[in-house]
Amino acid sequence: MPELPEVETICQGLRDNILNQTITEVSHLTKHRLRQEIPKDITQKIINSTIHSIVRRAKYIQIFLSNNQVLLIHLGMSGKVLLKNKDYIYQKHDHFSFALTNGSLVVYNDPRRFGLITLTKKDELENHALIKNLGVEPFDSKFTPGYLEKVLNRKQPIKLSLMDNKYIVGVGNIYASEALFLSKVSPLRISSTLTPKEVKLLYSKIIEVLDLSIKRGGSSLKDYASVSGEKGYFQNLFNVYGREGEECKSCNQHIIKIKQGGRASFYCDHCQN
DNA sequence: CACACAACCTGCGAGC
DNA sequence: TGCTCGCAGGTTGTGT
Repeated sequence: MPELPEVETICQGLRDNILNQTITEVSHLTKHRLRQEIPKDITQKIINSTIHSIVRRAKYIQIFLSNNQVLLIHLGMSGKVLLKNKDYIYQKHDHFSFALTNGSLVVYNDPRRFGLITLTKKDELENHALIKNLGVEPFDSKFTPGYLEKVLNRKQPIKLSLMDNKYIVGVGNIYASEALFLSKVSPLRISSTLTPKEVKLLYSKIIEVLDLSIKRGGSSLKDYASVSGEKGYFQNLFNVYGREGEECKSCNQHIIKIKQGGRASFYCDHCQN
C-alpha cells in the first residue's frame, strides 16, 4: 500500500475538505469483500453524523464522527480515497462512498481489495484488534534512539525489523530501503549488531525520509494518488528503491535487488555495510 | 523467537 | 497480437 507518507497525505487532503461536514448519504457499492467485510449496519451508524477529526495511526485512516463512532480505513496495497462531487459516475473497483453536506463525495476504490473499512467506538478504539498491537509512531515523542536500540536487539535482518509494525509503524518496503541507504547500513545486517552510533543515524534518517516524502506529497508508483488524484513525486528522489542495476547516486556502483521475507530489498553493496 | 510461506486480489509489463 | 509468468506500496495466520 501507500506507506506512512501517502496515508498522511490523504489524511491532510481529507482534513482540508471534509472536516465539520455531515454525512448525508452512504453507498455500499461492492458485492465483493475487502480484507474484512464492511459492517452491514455501517450506513445507519454513520449517516447524519458529523466529521470531527481525521487522524492517521500507522497506515490506518481514523475518521472520528460526532456520534462517538470512528470510521477505520486501511488502503492495503492498492486502495485509494478520492474526493469527488455528487455527480461523480462510479468507476470499476469503487467499493464504498459517502456524501457530505457540502456536496462532496468521498469514494473508496481498491482493485486488489487488500484494504478494509470498518467501524468502532471512540472509547474502544485503542483496544481494537487492528490497533492495539501497533508499535510506536515515528513522529511520536516515544520514538527515540533509545527505543529504537531496544527494539533492534534481535537476531533478525534489520530490514525486517524496521518493517515489523509491532515495533515501529508506517515504515514499509520503500522507506525501509531508503532509510537504510541513507544510514549506510546493509538491509542484511542483523539488527542487534548495529552500533549505537548507527542506530542513532538510522533513527534520524527514518524520520528524515518520511518527513521529506510527506512534504513531496508521498511516492506514486502504480496507483497511489492523493484525494484529489494528484501524484506525489517523492519517487523521483528514491536512492535505491526500484533502481536495480542503475548507478548508486553516491558511488556509481550498481544497485542490487535481493529478496528478504518475500519482499524486494534494494541497496548499494559498496555504500551500505 | 526467527523465519518461510500462503492467503487475500487485480493489473501490468516482460518475455516468448 | 496474444499468451503466460512474475511481481507489486500490506497484513495476518500457520507451520517448522
